[in-house]
Amino acid sequence: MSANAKEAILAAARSMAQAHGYGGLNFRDLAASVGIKSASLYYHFPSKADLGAAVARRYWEDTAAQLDAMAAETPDPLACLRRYPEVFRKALASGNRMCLCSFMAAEYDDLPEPVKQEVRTFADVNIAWLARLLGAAGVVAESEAEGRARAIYAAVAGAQLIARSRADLALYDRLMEDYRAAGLLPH
Amino acid sequence: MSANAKEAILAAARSMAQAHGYGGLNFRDLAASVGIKSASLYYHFPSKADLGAAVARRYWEDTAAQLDAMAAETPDPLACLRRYPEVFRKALASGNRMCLCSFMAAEYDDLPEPVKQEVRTFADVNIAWLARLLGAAGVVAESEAEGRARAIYAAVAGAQLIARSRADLALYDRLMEDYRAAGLLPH
DNA sequence: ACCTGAACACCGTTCAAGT
DNA sequence: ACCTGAACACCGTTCAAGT
Repeated sequence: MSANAKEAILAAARSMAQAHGYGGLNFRDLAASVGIKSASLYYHFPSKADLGAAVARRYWEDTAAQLDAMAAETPDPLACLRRYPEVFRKALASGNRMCLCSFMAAEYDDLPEPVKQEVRTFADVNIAWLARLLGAAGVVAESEAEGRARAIYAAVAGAQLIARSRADLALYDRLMEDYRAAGLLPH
Repeated sequence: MSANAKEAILAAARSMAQAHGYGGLNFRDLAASVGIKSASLYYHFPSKADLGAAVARRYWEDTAAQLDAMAAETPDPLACLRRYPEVFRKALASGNRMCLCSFMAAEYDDLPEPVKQEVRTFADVNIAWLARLLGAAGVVAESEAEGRARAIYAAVAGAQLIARSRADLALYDRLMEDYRAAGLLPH
């Protein structure tokens, strides 16, 4: 238990933060969900800022691994690009949660600096992956891959946000169709 | 002051909520910013939920008025559509704030029901306005106006969110360019 | 190493009272 | 009509101390 207590805290904190944000993440509920007292959390993480940074870092690491796995599983870059919305869809399908870093982007002003940094890295990871595949698929000119990658990332994050505010997973799917129809996402 | 105390509270609450969200809006700071004590706020608003709903309602009302003014000022529907990003740009330009209802969309799970309703109405107002102009401009087929309007609204909200997480107004402008290049926003 | 009780500060809220 | 100090119950955080 002691070995994976830290892991259990990270997993529970991630799930709570995806639903309530950094500000809404509370130590008493978090501690209860892993079976310890809130004061005990400070043994594993010196502060909420440290916990938040650790959660956000683990989040983009997991996402990067997930994206790489997808690329390995679907070698055709165009087919793989079409699967990108799956990543953001999963959070909505799991209790109307959202991307941790989208939530934190909203809370940006109130985030400790180390947390801000991890949030930025999450965006970098997504955009770099998209740009690489867009280039490989030849969907856009090499010089436009970065811009298109940025656009896709922002638009998908926005779609998740809007769908969450209706608690409507089908709306997310419709938005992805709308993006395809408009030419933003590849067919 | 007593005559417009309620208005002053609404304005201050809106500004604070655009920076910190509904959860981050606190009665003591809010009261201090309008020069009264937190207990006095309850004379004007029976609860935080009521204040939140009033702020969100006023917010979409103001946005609707702003969009209508823009349509009157720029009668050509295509030219007017091109100006839509201005609305979301303004919040970023004003202290890296964001759309109140985008922030509240993230906080959706923790919102009182009356506040949720106003958040939904904000999206409806934006999408209806966009769909009307898209139809008038003939940018897309009548049958696709609603879908395209949804897509533009979600994408612009997403762009604001991402730009906020970099405190980078130029990134917002670049994203609008990216959307235009991809065909989502009209040239 | 790992955890806890108790104290502290801050939250939304209420209320009796002041002008 | 409009505002206030004081108090309430609650909760995140800190600290000294327990095993």
